[in-house]
Amino acid sequence: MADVAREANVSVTTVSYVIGGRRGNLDAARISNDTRRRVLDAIQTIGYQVNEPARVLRRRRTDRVLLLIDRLSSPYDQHFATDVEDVLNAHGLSLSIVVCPTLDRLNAALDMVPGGLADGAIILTWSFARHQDVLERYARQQVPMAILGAAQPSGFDVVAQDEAPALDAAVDHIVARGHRRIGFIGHLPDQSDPEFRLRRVRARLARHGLAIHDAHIRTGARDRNVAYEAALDLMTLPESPTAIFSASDTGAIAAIWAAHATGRRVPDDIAIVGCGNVDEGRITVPRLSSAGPVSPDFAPVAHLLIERLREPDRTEDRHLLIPWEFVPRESS
Amino acid sequence: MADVAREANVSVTTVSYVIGGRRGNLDAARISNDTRRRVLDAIQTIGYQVNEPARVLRRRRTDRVLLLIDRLSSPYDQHFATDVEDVLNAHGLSLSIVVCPTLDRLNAALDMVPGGLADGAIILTWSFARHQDVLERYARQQVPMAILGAAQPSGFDVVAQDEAPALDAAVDHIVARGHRRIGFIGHLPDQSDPEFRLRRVRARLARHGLAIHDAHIRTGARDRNVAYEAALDLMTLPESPTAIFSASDTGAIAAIWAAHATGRRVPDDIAIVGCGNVDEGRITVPRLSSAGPVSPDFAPVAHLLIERLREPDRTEDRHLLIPWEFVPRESS
DNA sequence: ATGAAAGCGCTAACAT
DNA sequence: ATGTTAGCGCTTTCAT
Repeated sequence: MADVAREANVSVTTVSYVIGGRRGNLDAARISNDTRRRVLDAIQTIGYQVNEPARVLRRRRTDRVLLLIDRLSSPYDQHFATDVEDVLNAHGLSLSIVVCPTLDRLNAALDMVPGGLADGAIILTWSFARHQDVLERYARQQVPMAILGAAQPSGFDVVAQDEAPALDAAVDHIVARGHRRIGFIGHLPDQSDPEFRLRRVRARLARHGLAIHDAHIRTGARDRNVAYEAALDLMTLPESPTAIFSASDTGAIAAIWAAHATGRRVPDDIAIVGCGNVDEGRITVPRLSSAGPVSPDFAPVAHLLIERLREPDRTEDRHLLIPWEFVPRESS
Repeated sequence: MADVAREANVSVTTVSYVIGGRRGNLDAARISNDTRRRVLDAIQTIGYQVNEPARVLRRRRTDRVLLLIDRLSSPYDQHFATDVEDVLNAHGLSLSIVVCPTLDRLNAALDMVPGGLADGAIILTWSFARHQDVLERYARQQVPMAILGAAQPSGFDVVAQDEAPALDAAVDHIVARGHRRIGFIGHLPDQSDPEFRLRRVRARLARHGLAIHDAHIRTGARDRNVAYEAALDLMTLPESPTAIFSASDTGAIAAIWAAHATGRRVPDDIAIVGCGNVDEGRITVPRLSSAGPVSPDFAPVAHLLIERLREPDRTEDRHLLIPWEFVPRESS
């Protein structure tokens, strides 16, 4: 900066105001157009680059938000990252994604937020929903966080999905189709919360006087190949289910492949229903019935965090509900 | 830090050495075990957190590496991120992922590397291969970078994939199966390099006296739904191809769905071959023939960057070649 | 409309 | 084995 100042024949203060342009017009106005030009030119010729850490150290603000995600695998990752980033960018913030496959990694990342790694964090909690206590510890340390998932720890702004009605509708639909033996492919044991979807499906089935046999429950819905094996397994059981409910569309599509592989017709021999309403479900044969968000728009999560960054003293949490619907197609 | 020092009755230097533990045993040894304990305790009771930006400002090193990726969508993303992160972590480095859907965003991210955002960058260049000039500009600015992709700009360590032999084998295989009209689903025009795969496939076909009809070329191989439409399109052409080659497994699998949807048998009515050798290709019906990496291990890219960070003055570039193979399965 | 200077929290050279 | 101190590059208050 000193070099630029020398080159442009101004003080470092002036350079700072030109490159920073903080506080809107208040301070921008103090620089004459001529001076600004000279500084900008000097920056060009010198090839000056702002030193971020120094700026952050002084400003005590990073203008950066962390997206903490357990793994990159869901068809939503792309949606989510771009939706959130677009909103953040529009507010002068940038996004860094950190993959945290374990609770340790999540802790490590979160630890550094008050230390100036970022101003706040957005967390996709599928795997961490069981660890609300950990998350709440950070909330108490004033780490601004928004969260998307089943968990609703306090101290957070939470975007939850209103899954229940759609799950119920899916169950009703399957039962109405005459199915009595239902299989379930859920998330891995370390993932997701107390398996909300499984609980809900079971509860709804109970209202029809039905139950899911323990032997008909498998895991790994988020991994195509794992879910495929699980589905094969279920289908070749002696008293095999006539319908499979997967906690993820990815797993459901794998199950369709498994049906094809074993010569079973969908939905006649085996009905299949997924969760998520991903686009891919519209190109399978048959097309996938799925309970999922009405539209995959995750921008609200970013808005929640931005609001929280703007009002650091607010104590009450904001909650948002993304509506779900059940979309019956030909796989059930 | 001053608070910790006061609490522990030591100087800030001592605190610094305890939390930093720099230069291995050289400096770690200077702290007695008793002192270390006291400091650690003080840190606990105070709830002290290192201020990253201050540390980075002073150390002139972030111990962080950026992974720049055009979009999260490939089945490799997960592999890539975890492979790279594991290696980096083992060397005391951490990884931040920044999604750069446009060249502008890539520029913005890269601009901040010399400014202290990160020590170096790893770039997945599928979309940016056409912009070698931009990348080389940063290389000249001493941004340590490793790159995975078709492009081989100078100033970089490059991990390239040895695609050619596998692509050739795939073409030979299709031709041997008697196919003469070949369709191609490539990447979007803004993506990938001068379409290396298309060029190579065409060249190899030429050796068999065959050519790809311009009308049989589509794009969007990385997006399942787009590729699905493209495949449908190709299949319903008057003189439709009897084999479809997709530049991505994702697109090839979408093409299999399209075949199912229109009642075509694979491979009898239409043969389908993809690129990437992703796991998902082993659960489709029929299973997908694919040209791709022998094993999806991306750790070498991280090693390359780490070496470069360790030898900042090295000028010559290192090159690594990930071997590819063609795996014929039942889709062709 | 512009400049001088203090200091953000930390590290590391140097001193003891 | 431990302490003193000079900055790292920037922003911002206060002065002019």
